[in-house]
Amino acid sequence: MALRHAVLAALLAGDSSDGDDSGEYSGYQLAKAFDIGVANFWHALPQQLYAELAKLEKEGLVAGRHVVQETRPNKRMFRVTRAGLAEFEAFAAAAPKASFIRDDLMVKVQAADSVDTGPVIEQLEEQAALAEAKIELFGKVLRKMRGELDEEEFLRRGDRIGPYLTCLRGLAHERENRDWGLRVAAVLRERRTDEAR
Amino acid sequence: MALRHAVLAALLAGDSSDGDDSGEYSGYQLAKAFDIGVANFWHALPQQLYAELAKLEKEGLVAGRHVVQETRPNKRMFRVTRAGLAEFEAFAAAAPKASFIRDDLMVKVQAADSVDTGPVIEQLEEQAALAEAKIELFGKVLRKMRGELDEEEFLRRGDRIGPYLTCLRGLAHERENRDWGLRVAAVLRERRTDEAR
DNA sequence: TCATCATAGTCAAGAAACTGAGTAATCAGA
DNA sequence: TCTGATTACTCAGTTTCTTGACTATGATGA
Repeated sequence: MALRHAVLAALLAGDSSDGDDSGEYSGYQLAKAFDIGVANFWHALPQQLYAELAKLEKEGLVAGRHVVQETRPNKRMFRVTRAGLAEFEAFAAAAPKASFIRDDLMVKVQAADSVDTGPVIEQLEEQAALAEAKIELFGKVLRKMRGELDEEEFLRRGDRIGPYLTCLRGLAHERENRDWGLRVAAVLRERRTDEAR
Repeated sequence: MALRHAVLAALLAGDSSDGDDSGEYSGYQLAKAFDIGVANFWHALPQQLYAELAKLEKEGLVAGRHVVQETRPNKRMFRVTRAGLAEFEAFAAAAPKASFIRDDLMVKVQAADSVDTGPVIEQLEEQAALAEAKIELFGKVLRKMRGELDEEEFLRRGDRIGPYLTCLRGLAHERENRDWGLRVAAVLRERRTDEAR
């Protein structure tokens, strides 16, 4: 029972970029949100989200309302109930579980001394390129979130700083991803050419 | 089937700090290794490791040998077989799965605008302190791994650079952890005092 | 006009991971 | 001498996650 809190957090922090009432998402929108912002600290597939929303609704932690649409399939919009907020408060006050990571590329690098590093080098460089793209994306997202304020000002007086702060972390993480990837690729490359002599 | 590769990587990169033959670990030692080095990119509990070793042995990817001890309970030492290495090579050459993260604290920060930030601030500061301790630890581990060489030299000519490189990443990650944690704690603290006025 | 993308979901099987407990011996310190 | 830590591992039950479908409709672009 941990995904539930990520879902509640996503709903609570729900953006209002569409002009909709904030804090309300359909399952589909939630899946989108998980793809961009929430992915910085939680990974989940759409099917899981739909399932989790159903569970949360049954327990009264979120409330769904049907929205009939003409040009699009109908949908259900979910918001956090008072009980849901209470549940989240309790979670926020409790000791956090240790964060955890799973990273295929690092597994490969760990064994770099025992395997052919050729493909790994390529993957590292691809990863670095992807990270670079994300860095730019995050830059834009952050600029949009803070509007015309500069970062200091925004963090002091802006509203909705939660997603901003987690996005900052995502940005830092991607920078690290890129830098480490390039560094390791360079090191492994040099050792390959040395080896070949 | 993903833990298996982390286990193989750990065995392949197995340290020889005990003077033992390298690339050989007992389940218990493996669990230790997962606690320190491997934890930088893969999280797993001892029970999972024992189970995975059993599976890997049944499939012939690792081979175990009994070691009778007098002062301690007997144990089984595992090493990667040729088939295991082939399996790992295939994994290393295949496209990596997207890395994934789960972080309770970031979930809490995401919803910072909707909940009481008091406990979260404390947790952030605790986390920063823990990160600081890990930073120092990693510093020592790295120094030990590279011996009397400096980093450049070691990465060019040292053997067993795999664990070193992943440890570098762990170090960078912990620094980021610490810096972000302190920054966010400071921001949230200031907003609380402002709010109280 | 045809294909593909985006919206908006649902379902079920199987793999993987987590929880929590238990066993048993030795050693170090109060 | 008793406690707690360390070594070494096992088992069962449950939850969670992943995989790979499948259903619809409207919009977009070639």
